[in-house]
Amino acid sequence: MASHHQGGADLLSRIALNDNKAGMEGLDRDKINKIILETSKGSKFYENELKKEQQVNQRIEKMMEQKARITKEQLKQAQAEVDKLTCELERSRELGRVIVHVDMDAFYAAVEMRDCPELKDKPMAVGSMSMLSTSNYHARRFGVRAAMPGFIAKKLCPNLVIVPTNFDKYRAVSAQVREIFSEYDPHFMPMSLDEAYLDITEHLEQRKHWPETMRTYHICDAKTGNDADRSAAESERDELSPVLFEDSPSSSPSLSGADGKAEVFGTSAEEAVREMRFRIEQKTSLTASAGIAPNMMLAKVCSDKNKPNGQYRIPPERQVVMEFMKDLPVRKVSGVGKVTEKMLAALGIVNCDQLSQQMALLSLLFSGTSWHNFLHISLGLGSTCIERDSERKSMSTERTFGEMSDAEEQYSLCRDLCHDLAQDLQREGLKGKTVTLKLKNVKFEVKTRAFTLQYAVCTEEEIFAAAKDLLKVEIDSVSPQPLKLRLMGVRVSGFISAEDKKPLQRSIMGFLQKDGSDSGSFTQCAGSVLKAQEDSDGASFLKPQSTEMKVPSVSDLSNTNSGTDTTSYVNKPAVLKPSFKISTQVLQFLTCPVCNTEMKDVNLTAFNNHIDECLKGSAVDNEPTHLDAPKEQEELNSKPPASSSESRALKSSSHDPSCNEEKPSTSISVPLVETDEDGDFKTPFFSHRTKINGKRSVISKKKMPVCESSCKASLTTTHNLEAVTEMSSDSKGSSLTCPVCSQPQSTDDLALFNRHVDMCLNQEVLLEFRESHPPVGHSDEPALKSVRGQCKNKNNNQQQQQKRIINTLGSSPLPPSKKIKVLSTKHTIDKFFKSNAGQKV
DNA sequence: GCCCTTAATTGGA
DNA sequence: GTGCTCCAATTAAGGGC
Repeated sequence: MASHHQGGADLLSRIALNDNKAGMEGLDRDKINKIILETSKGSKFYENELKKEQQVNQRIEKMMEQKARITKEQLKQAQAEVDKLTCELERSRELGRVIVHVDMDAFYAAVEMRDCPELKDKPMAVGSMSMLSTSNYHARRFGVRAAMPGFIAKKLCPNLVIVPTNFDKYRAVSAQVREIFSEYDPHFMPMSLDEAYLDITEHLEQRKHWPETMRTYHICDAKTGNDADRSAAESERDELSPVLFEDSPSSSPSLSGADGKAEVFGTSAEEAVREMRFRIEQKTSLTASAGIAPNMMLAKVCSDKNKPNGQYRIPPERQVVMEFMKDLPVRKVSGVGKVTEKMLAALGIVNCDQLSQQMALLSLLFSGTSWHNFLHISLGLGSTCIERDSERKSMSTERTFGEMSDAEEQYSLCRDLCHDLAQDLQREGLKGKTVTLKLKNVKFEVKTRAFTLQYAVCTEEEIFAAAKDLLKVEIDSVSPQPLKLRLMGVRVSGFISAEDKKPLQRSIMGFLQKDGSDSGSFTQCAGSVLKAQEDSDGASFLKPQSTEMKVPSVSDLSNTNSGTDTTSYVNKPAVLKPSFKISTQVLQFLTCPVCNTEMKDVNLTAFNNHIDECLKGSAVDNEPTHLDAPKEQEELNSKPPASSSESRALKSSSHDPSCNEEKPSTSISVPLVETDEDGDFKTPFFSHRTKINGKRSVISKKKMPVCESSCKASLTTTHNLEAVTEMSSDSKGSSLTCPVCSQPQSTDDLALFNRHVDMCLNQEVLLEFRESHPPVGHSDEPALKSVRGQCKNKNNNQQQQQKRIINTLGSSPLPPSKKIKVLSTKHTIDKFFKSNAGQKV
């Protein structure tokens, strides 16, 4: 019944104008929707939206059926539960914090208008013909808003000026604004370039005692700003604000007075926030809106209330909070989107009062987490502690393009994406085990396909090895028809945590960095290795690396993934060995990477012997080796077209991040402190505050299964390699006998030989470990099998192998102790425009 | 059949 | 001519016991 209420328009709720935005009240919706509809109709996008809409309608139907089956008894019981929980929540209601949400008004558009006066009185938007990110208030009167494609906006407003994004500029302005934020709350939480939460409780406490002089701000503040910007901005400000925001109250009333040179702000929360907005306007010539409330949920709603260029406060009184919530449409609450809105509307719920009334029903129709969230909302509860985002859980890149049906082209694009993603991952020093491929066909249908590897990856080759297999399955599944794509994306997730990385890395890094210097020394080491090796015996074993290793072919990688040639990328003795060598020159004393004992004045042989002993004793506790190959996909491993792999190989050689002297330093030393490209998190230290209420449910992560954490005996046979390599060096080029398996190796390549020995050693250690540690489950079986297989398998590809070795070296992360937690922000629009800036679809 | 894990999808910002 | 990135929650499916 309710679902028919809106009649035909109901079918179009996804396409129709979303006027849930400041500056869009009282528009002629029907007229605007008609234009949007006419422009969209018949397109593939439209068809897909219709389909999705119908899916939602089906969900609603199901829900209504379920509702019809609910008995009075059930409802009564549900109500009891709701009441009980309500009581508990009420008891723990926290009103003591003063939370502020600040939001710049039409941010990107405002920046562009500030810098280009001709735009001031025109309807304009920032973005492109395919997508807009912001519009000014002028344009909003036409129904033009963010997240609307430019070509539709043009239909709504033919005179609309579309300005391309200037991301650097927004970032710079954002940095200026954040400087001000940090004065009110050093731990403020940026949500995007134009938005942040602050907890000003402490600030207000101090502010009470401040003399007036500390609360006085002058109107001409040329010192802090950019002088050039300033003069222009100053002269424009008086005109700018009225044009932008016709009837809005000014953040600084005395500003308009010609003689007002300074303004004194009070000590209340309102005054502090007004002061903050005043300073933002002085510094950037842009206005901001703010909400002040006892929690984040309310503050966010409040900042929208008097937008633009206004603020609103909910005082910390339960009664007032409840009063405020009563009439609030649920859609205004962050987290309630158009689907939830529609589902609730079907139950007759539009505002929060109704939400509250129907809570028992909701508890029977929605999941626990969902209705708990509804309950929090209806009670006006939210998080009272500003916490920076936690560690990121995934990283991805995706691209939209014109229809692409050629498989070769698709593989090539996939590789490009992997390349970009690898760079991003390495910039942050991340490695993940799950690779996900995302595809959107020309009908706008989205598919994701994931594959979890046995080891964490971060290089282009490793990611592509998995991604291309996923792609192949999809291509084959529609063959002989081609896949007609309009978007492809690659994501890496399942990052190995600091915990998991710890054991080995701490010891090795500790060993390499005994002098206490930071990661730079490791880089230096790596560089020195190359150099020293060339100097000492210009022949060898590193030399081929610098030339050939850069060009692994796709087929090599496909081997990698098929389980025929996969070994640990992580503990690469062949790499560590030379590093050790150099280290002894650089560092005065040595630390055993296994037991952490410091050893002074020992020669390498003695040191190696020590490690040998140590390793025998404590191999179990060390880092996983992931000897196991990724799941077999034999039949999937056919090669992508040669031409594509070749062309890409060339590209990859020219800027592979891991095979030159400079890049490793990027992945080691840059990542964790102040890298953020978006200008975020310049402040490396954040204090932790406990959440009191309104917190999100956190599902505690399970520890690694037994097989993961224990069966990867440390196959860090680094030390033994010393001997092996030396031997190899002596007999370079001739036929070699493996010191482990005693089999002659018909290769004249030292690196390859080293690799063989490496594997043999790994097998030895594993077998030894297995004998002394009866299996807990059978989970370590595959690993064992795989090692055995590897030892027999001799069709290794030396280029790839060497490449991996270097990759390993290049991407070794910092020891955990040196790490500053990486915290992520999600700049949704920001990221989009950054990556989209250079390309036209 | 339950518990756990992974994969895939969805909704939201 | 309708975007990019990330997260949390939900659902589906498969393996182990």
